[in-house]
Amino acid sequence: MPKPLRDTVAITTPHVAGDEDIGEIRNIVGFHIRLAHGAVYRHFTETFADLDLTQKQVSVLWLIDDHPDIAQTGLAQRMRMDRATTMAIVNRLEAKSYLVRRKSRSDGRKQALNLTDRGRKALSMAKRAIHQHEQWLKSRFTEKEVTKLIELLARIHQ
Amino acid sequence: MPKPLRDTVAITTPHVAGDEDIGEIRNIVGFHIRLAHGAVYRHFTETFADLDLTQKQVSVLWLIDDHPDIAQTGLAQRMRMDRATTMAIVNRLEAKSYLVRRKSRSDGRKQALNLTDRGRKALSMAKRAIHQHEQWLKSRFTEKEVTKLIELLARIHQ
DNA sequence: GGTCTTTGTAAGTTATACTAACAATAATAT
DNA sequence: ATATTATTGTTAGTATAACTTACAAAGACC
Repeated sequence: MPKPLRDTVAITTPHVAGDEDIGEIRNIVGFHIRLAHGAVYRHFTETFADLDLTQKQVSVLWLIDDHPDIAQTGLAQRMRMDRATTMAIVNRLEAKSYLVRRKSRSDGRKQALNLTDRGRKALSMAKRAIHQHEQWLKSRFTEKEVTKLIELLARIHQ
Repeated sequence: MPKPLRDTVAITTPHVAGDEDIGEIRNIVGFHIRLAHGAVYRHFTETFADLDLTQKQVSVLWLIDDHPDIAQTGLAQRMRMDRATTMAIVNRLEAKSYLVRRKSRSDGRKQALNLTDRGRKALSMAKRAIHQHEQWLKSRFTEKEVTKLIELLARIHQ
């Protein structure tokens, strides 16, 4: 996983006056989504430096906690990932003993995923860090704007 | 670069009823940004399958076109990337003969970046594809909502 | 029973984002 | 003016993640 950025980000990508001048590209919605995603990703990584978990990994832990016995394809659907990518992430979390795979009894092809105690503990710490991260993110918006932003973004990913 | 997704996405990550049930995680802004970014990235890749260019690569071509003689650090600042990542992208575009590096005369440490004719041609085709991609993205919003969305996203990446 | 589909898996490719270390050049301090 | 520090590009190495293709096992369907 990526190591914390901290000072490095500040050094290599300072936000100096004039940065706003990015020409006509500034009217492209996709460009702003990519930049915003990058900023959120970087701050997330900083916040999670000690926990050694990525955004994806936390989301997966969270979803498994919300949906015990979920299969990998279920995860893939909810995360909009393909099976191979899901495998890679589940493998990493299994290697850390945060979850277990058990053959589903209702469908022998499926693996039922569940958190271990370690996984639940990690998720609970992660949720606290997420809250901190969300505060950083939400601090620049009013309550109403947050609701609006979520509504607009949801329309993109359906 | 990633290959086109097309049918694969539809097969492995169908949007079936019930997907909306993602538990309490749905109130996390960061989660929606990541999903929206993923959706945009996938559609972008489909649209650009024939052009063999990624989002980042197009953005870099675009910025160099808007800012002739820009240095790699200048690119890094505007794209919020570090120097090493910028190198990798510039290397790829140079290998395709889309740009040239020339030692800056004002500062011997810097490389002045400029598009070649091939690069300008590729960018011009890319812009047409971007327009198509943006239409897909904007089709779910009113003009006012697009403006609002850009404004909100810009507040995140500053 | 035989065929098709779904699910998990493995192996390989590519893009991206870091880190750390180094050399060349520029800027600054003494 | 010289010595020190900072900036810029560079290379090499690591990790995440998104794909591809191919295959085996299990289920669904005829």
